[in-house]
Amino acid sequence: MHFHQLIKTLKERREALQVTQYDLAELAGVGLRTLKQVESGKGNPTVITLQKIADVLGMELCLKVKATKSDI
Amino acid sequence: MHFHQLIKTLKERREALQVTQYDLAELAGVGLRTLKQVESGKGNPTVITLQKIADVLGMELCLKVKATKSDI
DNA sequence: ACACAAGGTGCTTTTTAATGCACTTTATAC
DNA sequence: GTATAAAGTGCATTAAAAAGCACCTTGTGT
Repeated sequence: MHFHQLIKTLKERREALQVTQYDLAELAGVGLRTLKQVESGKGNPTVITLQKIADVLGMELCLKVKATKSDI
Repeated sequence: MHFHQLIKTLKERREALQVTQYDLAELAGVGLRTLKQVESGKGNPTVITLQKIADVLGMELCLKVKATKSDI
């Protein structure tokens, strides 16, 4: 999952849950400016920042072995 | 997947592939000091740093909906 | 005991993420 | 058109990640 896709997933999830950036930032304990920056694709957040956000959205970061061409 | 578990997974994967920290850092294009810090659990890497490392190890970051108690 | 390789750590500098504030943009509703 | 809400952006400050360097620790082999 590329960086841009991760961000898109978070943003779509927030919108699906109908939470505003303001509320999500409050709930996640990150600055509103930071969340805005992340969602607009301008940033390179730390893992902890990303996890705080994902957590509130009921999601989590994971690592998996990449699919190879032979898997397709 | 908690932060500590993410790191552990990366470290185990590196060891399974029998790659040294030095080589991994070179291949991933991150500083050796940074990789050491991450693997020893002292850091809070940026997503891009984590992805560079995971990529070389044939892994990728992903986001998934958290399991709930009712799933267990 | 010694040499070597790999991993971990303290110190430092440079870069950049995190943050707040104020402003703009955009869409929606009156 | 204008108020309101939500999202995006420029600027400045603070905190912390990224990085290199030198050194310590640990394990392995001779």
